[in-house]
Amino acid sequence: MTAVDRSGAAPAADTDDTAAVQEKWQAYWDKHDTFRAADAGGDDDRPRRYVVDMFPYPSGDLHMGHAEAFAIGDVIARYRFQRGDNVLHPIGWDSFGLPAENAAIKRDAHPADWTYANIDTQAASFKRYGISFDWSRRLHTSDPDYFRWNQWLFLRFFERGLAYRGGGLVNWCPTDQTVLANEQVVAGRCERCGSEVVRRSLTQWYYRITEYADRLLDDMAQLEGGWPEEILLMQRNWIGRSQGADVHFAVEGREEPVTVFTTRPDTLYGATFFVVAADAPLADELCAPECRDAFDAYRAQVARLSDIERQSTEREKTGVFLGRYAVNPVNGERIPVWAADYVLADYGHGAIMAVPAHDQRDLDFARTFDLPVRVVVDTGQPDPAETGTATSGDGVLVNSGPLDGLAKAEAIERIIQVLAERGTGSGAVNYRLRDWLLSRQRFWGTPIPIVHCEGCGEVPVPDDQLPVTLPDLRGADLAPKGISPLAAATDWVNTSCPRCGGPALRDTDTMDTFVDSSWYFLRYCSPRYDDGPFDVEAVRRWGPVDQYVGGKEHATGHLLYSRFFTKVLYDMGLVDFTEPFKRLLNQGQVILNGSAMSKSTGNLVDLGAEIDDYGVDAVRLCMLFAGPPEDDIDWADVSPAASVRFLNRALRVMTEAGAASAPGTDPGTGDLELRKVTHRTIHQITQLLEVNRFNVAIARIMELVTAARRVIDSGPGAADPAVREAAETIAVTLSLFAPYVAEEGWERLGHAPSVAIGNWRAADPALLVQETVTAVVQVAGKVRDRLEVGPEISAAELERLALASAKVSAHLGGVPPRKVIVRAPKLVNIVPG
RNA sequence: GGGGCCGUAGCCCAACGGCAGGAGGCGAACGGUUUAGGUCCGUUACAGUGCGGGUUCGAAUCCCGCCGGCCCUACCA
Repeated sequence: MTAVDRSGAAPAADTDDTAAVQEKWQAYWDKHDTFRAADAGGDDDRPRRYVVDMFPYPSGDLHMGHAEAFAIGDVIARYRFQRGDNVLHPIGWDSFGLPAENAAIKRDAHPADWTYANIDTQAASFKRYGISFDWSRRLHTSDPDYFRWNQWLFLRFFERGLAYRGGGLVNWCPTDQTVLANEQVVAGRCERCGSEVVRRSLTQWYYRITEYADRLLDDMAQLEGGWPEEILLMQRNWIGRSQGADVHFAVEGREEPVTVFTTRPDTLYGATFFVVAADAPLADELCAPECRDAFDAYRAQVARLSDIERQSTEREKTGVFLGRYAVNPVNGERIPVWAADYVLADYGHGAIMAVPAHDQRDLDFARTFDLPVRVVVDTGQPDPAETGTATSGDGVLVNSGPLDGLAKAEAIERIIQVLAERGTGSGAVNYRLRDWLLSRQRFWGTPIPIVHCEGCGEVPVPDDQLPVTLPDLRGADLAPKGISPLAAATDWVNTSCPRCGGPALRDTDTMDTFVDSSWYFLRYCSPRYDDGPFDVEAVRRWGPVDQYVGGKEHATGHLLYSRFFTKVLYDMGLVDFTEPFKRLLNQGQVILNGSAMSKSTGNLVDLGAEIDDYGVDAVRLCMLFAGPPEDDIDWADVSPAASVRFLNRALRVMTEAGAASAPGTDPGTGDLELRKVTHRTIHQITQLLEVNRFNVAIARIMELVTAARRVIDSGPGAADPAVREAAETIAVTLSLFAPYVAEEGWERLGHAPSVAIGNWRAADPALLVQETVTAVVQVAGKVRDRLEVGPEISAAELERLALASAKVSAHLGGVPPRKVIVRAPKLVNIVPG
């Protein structure tokens, strides 16, 4: 074969060739199971590497967002494959969920039809997209083999008291006709459909994640450095640990005292009234008969408010006096009890002591209803009663009996002591985090494996009767009716009690699909295992996940739940680590013209069409080259066409080198400058990949291609051994980003496939050293001269050379330097006298 | 209201205390190749790092304030 005629069509320039190359290598990878993880222990001493992309929801075909996220995960996995590691890079589908149900209603079909059809579509697209998955481990959470273990885990949680059924106010989405977890409510709206969420009092299943709040906080120390600081911060805020005290207030006419939580027990002497959440049962109970009408009217008014209205901070404070008095435990003072909606029923104890001088919300309320304001911490700022601005800083305690004269921190400590001695309070911690509301009144999910028996109560379904599968409901059967569609499946619901054998009813709710995704990364380690959710030994081998890749929208949902599950499993002795993901990378979004892509506004780029036009490699490459993986990519700013041109250039270098020399040629006699570029490129790319700087790594490959081109055209020519060395390096490094072109080039270089595994090379240190270094000579921080010096030059010698420079003396103007800073061999800075 | 991130050529981005004749790319102009266009090869132009202070021998880089944009959170006592 002779050198390719560059005036003609380049080998992969037209889309037919690109498509043919893609099909060829896709078939090769498929046939040879190139990316299958080796699961044996024993003699395989390669480092194990576990790379997981957040698994997709099967809502139609893959889109641009998937393309970016999975391209990033693929680079990380392929880099490890190239280094010769034993890599586990699995794929699965998060295949339970509401959209399937809605589609089934619309089409009068079963949710599984839509779901599995979409999974097939996405799987085919992933293969076309060239992602290095181990396909043998594929899983779907809607398979009974999978959700069976959701149920098994639920029962273990139940046994440990970590799953419970409880009443309370819950978020209800009127459109989806189901309850939502706190994490699924965004600004008072259903995260999925955007409807305004309303509050309902219902009995629901919960996972007791709050019991793990402290460990979820403390174990973040393990994640520092591996996770984005931003995500850790969001989780910290979400958990929202507050240190303070519980204080018991006697309430006249009530036997039991009412406890309040406060972070400012030091201000106890400044409490001038008492507030109970209007929607809490306590308010109803405490309401005096003469206030009943006013209270009922107020409560009805609050109930009418949507969460959005209620949460508006602009709103005037509202409330109503309950006709009762609470007694301050430290000074016996009677303070009026009010009901108001600015106190939340489900935080703390649903009641507060109001200290208007030192809490803005209490002050706003006091001013609205003309309640007294008493300063108990002198901060040196003006009187809140006058200014309307509460003071919350440090200061000296006043009007506070034994606390007078203490500083804030001392007073907090002291008062907790006093309360404890008298039995009227204690130090306490509260969390913003709520328990995880688990049950959903929908069909396409994991049935909760509990049977309700009149005699025995909540009875777990025995392990050997799992899985509890779904009845065959379809179409209109699934229409939302406020109770789970399962409740209408009489044959399914009616069962016998596992304990007493009497007639009983199945629980008709299904689990939040976040349960499914809280442990799937463990299932991948032994996806067909049927003696438990996973083979403990397999997880010991692979876990925890070395690198997790996914969007930051899961910061306080999925990622928190997965951490919680991992800790529970650790406590059960099933895993030997307490954090599931060592490193986390949050890729940015793919946007268009500055805003999110969306079907409804037509602001959309179709992934399939882009691939048809430019090829998989070019689409992948231009996304990875656009910027750091964490940044958003505006499709208006990227150029897949430019990637096509670059890939053609790269392939041409590989083709020409392949035609001019044979594999195994000793590079030692080749063009030295090109060899240095090659080895410097290897060195730099290796470092860049360790820190996920893919865009810069690609730029380095571009430089190498340009350098090789120069040697071919205007240097020793394509047969030079250094050209082969460069071309092979291009194939190996490019294989992470543009796997099809890399395989094709590798083959044209005369190598047997595949280029993808174990071909990473170390840079030759001898070729990295520079014979001379340019030392910069600054005068007063400005560059005035450059010196070519040896890399080993001593500081003293470099200083001597710098001071001898004519340009330097010109700038010094005869005045002796005051100071000389030498950073051999790169820099000298001379400070004039 | 609270918390966080980010502002470098027309555009995307590098450098993250030590050379901004910017690493790379897009776009632009010009030249070569071509019947022509595209491709391909080559050359050129364009910023001094949002603004104002400070620390330092030296600041795009660290600190403070402001302006602009984005994100999270939102009456959590």
